[in-house]
Parts: sequence; structure tokens; C-alpha cells
Amino acid sequence: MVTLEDVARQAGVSLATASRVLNGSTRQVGAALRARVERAADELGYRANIAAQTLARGASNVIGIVVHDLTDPYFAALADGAMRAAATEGLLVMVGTTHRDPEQEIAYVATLNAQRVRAVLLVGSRVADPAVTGRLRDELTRYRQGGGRAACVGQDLLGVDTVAPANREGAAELARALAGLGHTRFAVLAGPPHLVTAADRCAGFAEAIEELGLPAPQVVHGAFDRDGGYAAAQQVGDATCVFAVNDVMAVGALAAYRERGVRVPEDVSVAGFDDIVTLRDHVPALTTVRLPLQDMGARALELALNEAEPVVVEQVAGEVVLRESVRRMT
Amino acid sequence: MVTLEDVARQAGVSLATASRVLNGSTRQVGAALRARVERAADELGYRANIAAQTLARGASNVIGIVVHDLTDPYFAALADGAMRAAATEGLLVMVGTTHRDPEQEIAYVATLNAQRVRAVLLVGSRVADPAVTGRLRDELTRYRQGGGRAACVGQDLLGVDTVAPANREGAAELARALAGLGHTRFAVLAGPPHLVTAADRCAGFAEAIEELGLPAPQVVHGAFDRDGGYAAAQQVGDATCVFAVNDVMAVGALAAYRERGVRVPEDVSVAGFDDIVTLRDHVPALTTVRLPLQDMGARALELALNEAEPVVVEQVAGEVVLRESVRRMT
DNA sequence: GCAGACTTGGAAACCGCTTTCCGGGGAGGT
DNA sequence: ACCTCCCCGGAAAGCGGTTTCCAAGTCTGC
Repeated sequence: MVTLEDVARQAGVSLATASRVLNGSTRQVGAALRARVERAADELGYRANIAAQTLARGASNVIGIVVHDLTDPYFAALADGAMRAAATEGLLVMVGTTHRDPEQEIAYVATLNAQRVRAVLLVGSRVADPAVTGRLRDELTRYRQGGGRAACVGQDLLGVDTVAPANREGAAELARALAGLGHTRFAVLAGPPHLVTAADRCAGFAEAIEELGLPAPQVVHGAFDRDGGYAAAQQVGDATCVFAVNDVMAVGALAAYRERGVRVPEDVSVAGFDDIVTLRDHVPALTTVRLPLQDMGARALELALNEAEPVVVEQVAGEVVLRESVRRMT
Repeated sequence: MVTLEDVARQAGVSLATASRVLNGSTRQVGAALRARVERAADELGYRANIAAQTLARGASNVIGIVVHDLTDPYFAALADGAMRAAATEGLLVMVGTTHRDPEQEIAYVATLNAQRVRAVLLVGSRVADPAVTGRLRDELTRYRQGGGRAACVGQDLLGVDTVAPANREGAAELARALAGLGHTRFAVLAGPPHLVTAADRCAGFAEAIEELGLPAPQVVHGAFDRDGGYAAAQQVGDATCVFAVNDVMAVGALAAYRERGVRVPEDVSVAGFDDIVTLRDHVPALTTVRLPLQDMGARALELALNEAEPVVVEQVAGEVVLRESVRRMT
């Protein structure tokens, strides 16, 4: 590999000068030398060793993003938003996927800490297990004590800046909208009980239903993905309206109904949450709660970079979008 | 930040010993000292500085993946496959998205080179512009001369190990299958002419049609995404069967037809390419050519890591999957 | 009981770059 | 003409690890 020393030698200048020319310093370098250095670097095909720069500068230009599952469009959209924001700041992005294993999340924070990344974004639902959350907090605290910055998209459980989708409120508003259409018997495809996002959406929905004086919805737990929705839909009783706590599950539920010859929305109404772009052309079009995912990702990065006391928690409201997967009852 | 020296001091051992204990060395360290070091590291919350390690070792445990667009499920699946493979090797992943700008791709290779990443994966179609490809090759050559490894998912145009989806053959086979259903008048939503993947699929399809002695398909160019498919579909003439060069475009086309009240497959048949998992529940179910995207991503990583002379080019066959978006003609 | 082979701990060089600290020379002021 | 002050180039000290090379101690075998 070509090193800065090679360049300096070829240009007949000192290391210091070469460094100043090539890697943005506050110090000026005379035009003549500057040209010599640039030419030498070009001829030799010099590429600065960023590991060395990071070490010497004590700061890196990399940020870390930890998501649950990149193939889930929810995370892809959030990650993309954050990555676009990072790109405008000239930051590189390291992406880790936990495949929904909270231990992996902790491990990633440790690793990203070791990388001395400038900021860490934890994207995705927290889990209800206080022990796990506690260990994650510890790891995060250690990282932040070393000067690291962090933010989270999800729930404010980590003591860091957080972009928090208004899951309860969004689900509640959806519930009111659906009740407004005349539905009275509901079911919730609730996902895993320990996932806070899933639990919040389920709870928000159920509470709103209760406030309206309607019978409590049937709650069916399952996985937080397409197959989870598919499986859960099979267990739904006589509800006229089914709320899947995310769009991907809703699509699974729709598939299950289709296979069984149950018509949506004629026989049963189905709603989801998130308004995943990739699914906007689904038939029937999904009623859902729209979340500005890309913006949320970008905002989280912003928060992390400007981290300040006290901790900022930004609620992001969802917008109920009624589409053809639900029908009005008589 | 806690450094190795802090740990060594606290444990009352030398730097060398502490290093050997904490960061896997071939050398043995006595149980007593080993325990002291481990305890000290734990108490202090030591995290090795990977930048320093990378510098000292001259090798990093990071790989880079460059994709066009993470929110496109095609790339998400490929990236995920590669990331899973990387995780089993204990490698970290740096992801860059070019947002379909070839210049960005070149810039990323330079940056990843500067990071001295162990391997670079270029995921996605090459472009037809030889000047751009040439500059990318140059950058890649420079990287590889410094000991970097590289592989590509796409076309064998870079002189590196390549996982090449059999776009022409897959499209040709699809064409034959569709012709076998009795279709004779075809249109191709061909995407951008300069994208090699799009062009190959289009060409493979057209060639097969010609070989069958059928009239040449109408070719409509446009963007390679959902909206591109939507727009292109509007310009299709009297074809009975439309081939969109990827699934996402096909979904856009289906949306366009739906809006116009054109029934699929009754009035027109539609096929895509890729078999995107997220779209498997689409209605009508999409006829397509299945590509094992995750495996391809994983395989590309393998190739990169084991890079050897001569360059390996692996063709990956697609499998035609007939679903309800196409119909048999009388 | 002792030579020689192994083991294990530590000192120090080194990885490639940044940046502080010096010093020399030219510009500007009087 | 002389003295400051400023500007710019270079030497060298880190940044936080890894690893080579020594030296001292421990084991073995005869």
C-alpha cells in the first residue's frame, strides 16, 4: 500500500506537509508544494489509511446503525432515511442486523464502541425484558462515557435521544376510525407480547375500543412478520375487523383469508400499521397508520449528532389512512 | 476512554501481556495473570480500539457492501444474504447506497479502500457506459493492488469474481413459457437502456420471441422502479402480454392497469423478474423468474474472501414461476 | 544434577497519520 | 536598515494497539 510517507518522499516534502495538503488541515501550504504533493499522490494512487487517521485524530467519520431485519421494508426505510442524512454529513455507515435477537443488539453496541464510531442508532422496538434492556443500557452508557453519541428509534427506554412513533395514539385513532365505520367486534393480531412496539399498538387499540364502550377485542399473539400475521389470522373468531399491528402481518393475514375464500373487506375488514411503501399497491389496498419512516431515520441521526442534555424524546404522530381493506358496516 | 495501558496498569502486568490476554494471540498467558487482566478489563469496562488494532495488524475485519438502493427489496435481500454470511465469519459490514448514481459507486470504492476493508462487494447492475465502468475498474484495481478483495453481483465487467444472474437466459425461458401459453403479441417494460441488467433481460426476452418466429415485442423504456413500471405500462399498445424487467416495475404496471380498469390477467398478462419475497402476496400473484437473492449475496461474499486467480464468474439460473398474473390464451 | 528445549512475561519497535512545537525567512512598520 | 510579526516547512511526539525479540524460569530426559 502507498503510504503518506511514500507520497512525501516522492514529492520531496515532509510528512507534515503532505498530510496538510491531502487531509484537510487548518494550516496553509504554499501553492508550489501543494501542487507537487497532489501530483505525487495522484501518480502513486494514494488513499489515506482511515484507521490511522481515526487513531491519530481520535474521532472517526463512521456511524453505526443497528436494525432488526434489513429485509423488512420498515427497517429498510428507516435505515435509508438515516443513511441519506449521514451521506449529507459525509459520514459512512456501518449497518448491523440483529435478526431480532436482543443479545445481538448488545453485542453490536459493544462492537461499534470498539470501532469508536461517532454515533450509534438503535432502530427498532425495545423488548419488555428489563434485564436485557438494562444490559443494553449499560453497554450504551459505557459507549457514551467514552464520548460516543447515540439515539434510538423506538421507545424511550434507553436514556438516549429517541424518535418515538406514537404507537398507542396511532392505534387508538385507528380504532376510533374503524369503530366510526360501524365495526364493533374486533380482533388484534398482536405480535409477540414482549415487543414493546407490538404491545403498545395492541394496548392503544384495545384501550380506545374500551373507551368507546365496545367489547374487548380478541387478542392473538404471534410472530411480528408476514407468517405471523398469516398464522394469527387463522385463529380469529367472529370479529368483523382485524387489526394487525404492522403492515407486513396484515398482508400475511390477507393471504390467509384469500386462501380460505374469506373476502376482504366484504366478509372481514383488515387494517395494518406503518404504511409500507412497497405494499402500497397491494390489493385490496391496506388501511393503515402512516409513519414517515425515512424522516424518522434521518431525524434520529440528527438527534444523535447533536446530542445534548437533557435527553430529547420526539413523538412522531401517525396518520390514519383508510383504504379499501376495510368497509363501512351497513 | 479506557485503554489497554490502563488495563495493564490496573492488573499490574505489561502491555504485551494484556494484549495477549484480551485480543486473541497465539501466545499463552498463565492462568493467574490471565485472570487478573480479565478482571481489570471488566472492571474498567475496556473496549479495544479497533482503529488501533486495524492499524497495528494491518488488516481489518470489516467488509463493504455497495448497493444501489436499500429500500428496493431486491437489494435488501442481496445485502441481507451477504450480511448473514459476513456475520458467520465474524466480519462487520459497512453499507453504502449509491441511489443509482455510478459516480457514487466509484467514490464508495475509494472510501472503502481508505478504510482498508477486507473485501468490497459491488451489488447491482453495471451500466453500459464504458468510461464509467473503466474508472470503476481503475479504482477497484488500485484497491486490489493494496491487497483488497472484491466481488460483484451483476455482470462480469469489472474483472473481479462475479455472481451473475442469468438474466438473458431467464428472460428467454420466461418468453418461451409465455409463448407456450399462446401469447403472440408482447411488450417489454424495459427499464433504462444503459442498465445492463435491464438491457440483458429485455434482449434475452426479445431474442427468444424472435427465435419462436413471433413478432418483435414493443419495447418501452423508463425508470427501473415501481413508478417506471407504472408509467411505461401506459404506453403499451395492443400486446396481450407484458414483461416488466423486474418485479417492482411489474407491480407498478399492475397498479396502472388496475386504475384504468384493465383486468389482469383477463385483458392483459403481466410478468416480472426476481420473485421479490415481499411481493409474493400480491394480487394477482406475479408470474416471474425466481432468483435466489440471499444465496447470491452470501456467495458473492464467499467469492470475495477466497478470491483467487483466475477470476471466477458464477452464473445463477433463474426459475420461471408461473402464477396468476398471466393467463393461457384460448 | 545438569544441558537443552519450552514456556511465559516484558521492553520496545512499529503500524500510518495528525499535530504541536520550532525555526527560518519574507513582509511590514518605523 | 532594523526589529517584529506572520507564514509556512519540518522534526518528532503521540494515538492505542500488536508483535518481535530477549531473558528468565520451568520441565524434561539421561
